[in-house]
Amino acid sequence: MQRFEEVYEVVKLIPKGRATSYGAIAKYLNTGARLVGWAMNAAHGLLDVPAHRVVNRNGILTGKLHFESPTKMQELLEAEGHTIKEDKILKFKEIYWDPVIELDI
DNA sequence: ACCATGACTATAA
DNA sequence: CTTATAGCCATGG
Repeated sequence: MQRFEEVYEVVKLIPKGRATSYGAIAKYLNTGARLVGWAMNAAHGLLDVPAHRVVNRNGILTGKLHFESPTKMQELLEAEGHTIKEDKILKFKEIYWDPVIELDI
């Protein structure tokens, strides 16, 4: 459980209009990427965790099916200024937010 | 302790 | 594009 807390903290720190990947968070916490996704699943609606800002390394909304509705995640991202095409964030590299760099351990 | 599972990632074919 | 393999780590049976 302690790991989840850290994951939540990092996700909450993601600036609006930015997004990161499971792997980046995993690296920052020095853990596995799958655990991050697992944490998101556990955080599902329980906390104020902007899970929509966390996508896979390609900027694809792999976890959209876990939201209230399959389109909710995309809508939230578009509402923050992102452009979604075929379930993936365009110019993902430009809005990418890496905790390892931004928070600089 | 072992095995299966998963919102992942990397590499290979 | 799809599969397969392997590594990753917490949780549950």
